[in-house]
Amino acid sequence: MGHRCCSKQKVKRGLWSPEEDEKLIQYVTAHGHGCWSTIPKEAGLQRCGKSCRLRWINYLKPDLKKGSFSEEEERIIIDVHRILGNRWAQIAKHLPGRTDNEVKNFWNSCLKKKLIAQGLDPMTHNLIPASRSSTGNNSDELSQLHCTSTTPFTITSPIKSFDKMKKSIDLNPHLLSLPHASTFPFPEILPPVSNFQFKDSHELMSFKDQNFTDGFASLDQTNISSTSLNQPSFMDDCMWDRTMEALEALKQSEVGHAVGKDQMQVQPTMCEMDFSEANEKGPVIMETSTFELEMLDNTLFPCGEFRNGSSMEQLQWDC
DNA sequence: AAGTCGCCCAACCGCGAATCG
DNA sequence: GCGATTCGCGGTTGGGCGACT
Repeated sequence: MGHRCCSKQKVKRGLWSPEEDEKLIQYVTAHGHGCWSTIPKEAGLQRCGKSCRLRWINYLKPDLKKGSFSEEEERIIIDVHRILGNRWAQIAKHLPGRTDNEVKNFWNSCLKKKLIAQGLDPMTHNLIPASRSSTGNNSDELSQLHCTSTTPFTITSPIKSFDKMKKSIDLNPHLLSLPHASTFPFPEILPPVSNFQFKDSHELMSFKDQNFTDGFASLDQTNISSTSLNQPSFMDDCMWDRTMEALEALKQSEVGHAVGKDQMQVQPTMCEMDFSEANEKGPVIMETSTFELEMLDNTLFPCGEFRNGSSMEQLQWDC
């Protein structure tokens, strides 16, 4: 079965010859790629436009970076994948000279296995329960990640209208192998954690522009777990345009006194935080098993690491 | 040396979105 | 507004190649 776009044509398939490459390079260099569907004919190629486009984008474009991925690139891929999931094209935009196909292949052939070897689910970046772990002998690594439980850290909103949705965020406590913010690919954006808001429709929560790093310096790692990311259009539904002081309340109440990287164990299986002071919308109930402050760091800001309020948009729309 | 296996990656496939007429 | 076409993306496939037996 050929491409629909070229099913009527007789087109060559398979690997490109150097001659074909040369033809395509010469044509695109001279004329640009106005309309891919006409390029094969005009360039004298027995290929479909789609194939030409792919060949150009993935292999012939002059600014492509060749060679293996650096550690920095590796970190960026993991970080952005944690936030965006399998949005290879968007991930690739954070790696100049790399293509989505290249990133995807690198992920599937290399990074995926690396994460699995670390006991992490490559899709969710969550810890794989020991029984499911492919290696089965990484208990040391796991303990280093102080992962005492894989129970998702969940926030459910008490807002009445929001109750109906009963949307919850599964938060990933197991991201400690992830790089510190200083190595994060978007150093300009760290968590705007002071203002976030539960919303009563599609939006899960939002953050508003306000730096929060002074008093909550450990809030430098974040995650969207698969559950949240896999919610239909979660990222699209996440709006970042309203304000609320809930996190400020959080800072000042339960954990605010223990900021930093201190390993504060919070044992209760349910902690209830009243955000009403901030927004008069009632308490936020957090069901959890055991979590740590650092995990909290990872989890409360599920749309990534952002320093200013527009950063979510920045990340998402930079992509 | 020959056969098998597993990995990597270029290319293909199919779908949804965007654009065009 | 609608169907056709084109584009762009993510998932999948399969050929090439090195490692291993």
